[in-house]
Amino acid sequence: MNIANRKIQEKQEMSKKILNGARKIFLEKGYDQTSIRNIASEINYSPGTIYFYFKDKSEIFYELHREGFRLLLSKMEKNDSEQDPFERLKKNGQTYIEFAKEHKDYYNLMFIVEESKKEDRSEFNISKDAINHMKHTIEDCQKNGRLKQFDTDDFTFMMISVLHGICALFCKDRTNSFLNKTDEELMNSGYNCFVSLLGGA
Amino acid sequence: MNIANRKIQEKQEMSKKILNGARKIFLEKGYDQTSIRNIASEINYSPGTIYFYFKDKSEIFYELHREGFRLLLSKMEKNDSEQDPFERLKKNGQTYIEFAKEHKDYYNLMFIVEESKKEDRSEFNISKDAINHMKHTIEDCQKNGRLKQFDTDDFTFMMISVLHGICALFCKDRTNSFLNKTDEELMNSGYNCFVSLLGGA
DNA sequence: CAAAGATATTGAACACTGTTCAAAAAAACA
DNA sequence: TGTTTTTTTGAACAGTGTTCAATATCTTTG
Repeated sequence: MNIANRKIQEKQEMSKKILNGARKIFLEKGYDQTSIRNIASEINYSPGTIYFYFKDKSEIFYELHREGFRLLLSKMEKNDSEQDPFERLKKNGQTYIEFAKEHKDYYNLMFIVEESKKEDRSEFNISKDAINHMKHTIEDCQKNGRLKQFDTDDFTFMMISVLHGICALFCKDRTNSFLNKTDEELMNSGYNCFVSLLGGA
Repeated sequence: MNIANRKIQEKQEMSKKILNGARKIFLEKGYDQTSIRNIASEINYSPGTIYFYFKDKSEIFYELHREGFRLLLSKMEKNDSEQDPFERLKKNGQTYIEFAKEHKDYYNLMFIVEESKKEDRSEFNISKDAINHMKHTIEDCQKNGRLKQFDTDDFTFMMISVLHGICALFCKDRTNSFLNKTDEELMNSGYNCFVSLLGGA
């Protein structure tokens, strides 16, 4: 059935069209300020049409949420070529921070929703992929004789906390108390501070 | 003018009444799910009355936001009696994490809004008070010969990032990837992990 | 005490929101 | 061609924050 195939494709294209319109508004205005009517008029369709392709507003949002994590993961995977696991770990941290700087809007979308609300959405394990990528790098470090005094999960959680903390404070503009430096400098030197703590470990 | 004084007091009491109703709903349901009409009916007044005491919804929210930071700061100040600055720093971190565990709802309220939106609201420097309290403890450590290799601001930012990262991941239920431990354990052992990194510094 | 003034409270109204759904339009099939 | 399926529409519903004329309640004045 050729027509059936085309129909499937058309449906995917329409979904993409909606997602493109939604991405523009979500990233520009954030979750609350994005309305179905805004998205619909952005792509010149009526509001009702959106609901033919997506269950509700949050389903559109979750798609973009996944997109953000995929983008982050793909950036981190570019560091896989680095042979030394400890160097790779450091680079992964840097990449994480660079992602948040480049995609502040995505980052805010990625962390405004509680994970609990997604238990039913298996797709949401995408965030776990990023965490596991980090965890494996840390395991490699430990195989290589570094960070051996730490429990892998504990250290992974702590490392991700540092990175998320740095990025979350930046993305929510909570850096006002540190006026001597630009956000850029603060994030970098803050992370370097952490890295130098790892120096001997 | 006795009556004028009473009027002022009555106005304050009404404000508190509104805040009490608002607190209940905000902490229970979060920002979005809290409506002016909900707050009004909680205290048996009409919606319009709220606007006689508060400019808008966000002004009520900001008051509760401040409340959260005051509560956090007061908890940290209880550690001031600790003489050894490094011990004090460690305790402050623990206190921060305990606050988030005890007041998950407050913590979520305290960090959902971008700081930039509050430039006009001088009251919002309350969050800076908590940061400065941390910074002073770190300065004391440095006077005492510890952490001397670090720039004070950099280290403060990094330390707060760790704490905020741990708490933010917990409060948004992003701990699913670490199933071996309860949230409680994960936060504690994650923080201990960081503290042991500080061991030699 | 009664009238005038200030202060506080109300609830209807406005423009918006997410979502549903009968009706209309378009496309596919026979 | 007509019939059936798929897609699109926009009105409708119940909710939102906010405003504001009208009302009610207090306070001061004559």
